[in-house]
Amino acid sequence: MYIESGLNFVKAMPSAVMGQPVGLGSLFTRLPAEHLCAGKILFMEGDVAKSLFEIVEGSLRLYRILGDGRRVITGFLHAGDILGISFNSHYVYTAEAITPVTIRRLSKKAFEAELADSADIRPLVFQQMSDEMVQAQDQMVLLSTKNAEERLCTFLLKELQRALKNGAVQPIVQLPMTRLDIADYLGLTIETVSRTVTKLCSKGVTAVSGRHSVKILKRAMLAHLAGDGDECEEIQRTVPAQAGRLRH
Amino acid sequence: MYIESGLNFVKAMPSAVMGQPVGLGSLFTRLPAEHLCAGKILFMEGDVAKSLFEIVEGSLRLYRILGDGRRVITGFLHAGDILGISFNSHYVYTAEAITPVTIRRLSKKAFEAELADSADIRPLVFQQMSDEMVQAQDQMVLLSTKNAEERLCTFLLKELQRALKNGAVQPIVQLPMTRLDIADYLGLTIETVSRTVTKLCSKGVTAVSGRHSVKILKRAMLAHLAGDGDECEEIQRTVPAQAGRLRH
DNA sequence: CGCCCCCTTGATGAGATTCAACTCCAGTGG
DNA sequence: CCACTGGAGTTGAATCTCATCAAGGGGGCG
Repeated sequence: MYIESGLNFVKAMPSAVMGQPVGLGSLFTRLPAEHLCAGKILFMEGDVAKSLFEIVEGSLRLYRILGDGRRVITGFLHAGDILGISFNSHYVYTAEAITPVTIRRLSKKAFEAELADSADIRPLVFQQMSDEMVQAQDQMVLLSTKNAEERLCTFLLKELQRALKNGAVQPIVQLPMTRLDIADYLGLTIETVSRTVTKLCSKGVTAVSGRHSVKILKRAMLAHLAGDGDECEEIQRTVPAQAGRLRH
Repeated sequence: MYIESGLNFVKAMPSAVMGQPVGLGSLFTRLPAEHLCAGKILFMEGDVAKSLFEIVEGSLRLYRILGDGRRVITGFLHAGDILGISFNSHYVYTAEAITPVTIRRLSKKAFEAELADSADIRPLVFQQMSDEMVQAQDQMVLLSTKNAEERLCTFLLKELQRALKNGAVQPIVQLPMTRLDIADYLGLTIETVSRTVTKLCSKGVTAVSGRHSVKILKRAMLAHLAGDGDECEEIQRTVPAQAGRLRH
């Protein structure tokens, strides 16, 4: 039941039906906006962590580069998300603009002062971090057990849920990132992503229009192919122990 | 550079050379010990999260069960680790004893009261959560890019570092969990784990004695096979952008 | 218009899973 | 004391999914 998409963030306005943000986004309201061009790096893995950011507009990818040059994308961020909450001295991943991006920047010092002073925001921060952890575990489940089709369907479904939550009426998903980004996020190759998209379209589950837009034609089918089943609950509560086995 | 092993915990005594715990473990010092037999479940995914736990003795596995019965182990916990810090109302994974386990239990209510009252422990909690997040991302990297040998070597190396940190003099790793546990943790099958262990032994990198003990004969070789390279840094700082591609 | 990058599609191969048989060991009970 | 049993682990052979290598399409932007 975790319908947020991407890692390392929560919505800035968890319950703001309209108007003022009521969540962590409130920390940023008075701050000036900054702009980044597509492809620009906001911060790099290893940099001293001096700031937190609210994404006002646009999308970013978060990734780590391995010694041999492989890249792992740990999440995508979109408008309303908050980025950089951490109590490590250095960033552990790189944040890079996918599209032109508008952000607001809050110094870590100011954030920590706020955290010490204002008891109100602490629960929000804890909640944010807990949510990120749940996201991370969902991604671990995806990476350790799901096949290519399940991975892509899970991804599309999550993006669809985000779109609908943000007020979309059409079941259309915008994918600002490239196929390579998706591949590096899902632990696949670009070719496999491409083939799997093609397969979903030929099954009538989805239809692409242009490179960065996918229409979901059969949502129930997509959810089924995503493989989460009921994700536990009833069945498991009656048969707790053994488990394990059963293919990967 | 993250030498802790397992997810969802930090050492209870990060800098306690001897004697009193100085970290989050201090929250538990006055609490009575409880015991669990091997195989007993401490709490289940979906249960209302009422408590936090300190592991005094023994080992646990944390896992989620998927709709189709597949199991994903998200981490192992050992003596000194702390478990259950979350701000979700329900546990998102199951915790089960691998060996006989001794724990101390702190009610979530008491914990949150402490958190509100005592400014001293808040940084420790934030740090714990940040560390867990780093662990989770390391695991994502492992699952999305590493092959069977790299996964197993990474796992053994981490366990070795934990053993040495805890005062072990011999380079011997105790593995209380079964091969199936390891497989479900590394996203492999039990057969692949078994074959890979055999291969490492025949290479002279390791030697097994019994089912639950592995001696590391060539640590440098093990680290090399773990595949983390230098895990970024120098090279990456000079060639930031493009990346991607380069096998999985 | 033409170039470049992104994406798609095809052919092939490697690594992991699957299925199956067998070994080893611990615990049980005769 | 030893045979029996069942769970855990190992090993082998066949299969399959996805990565890799290679070539070709197509859209956007100069």
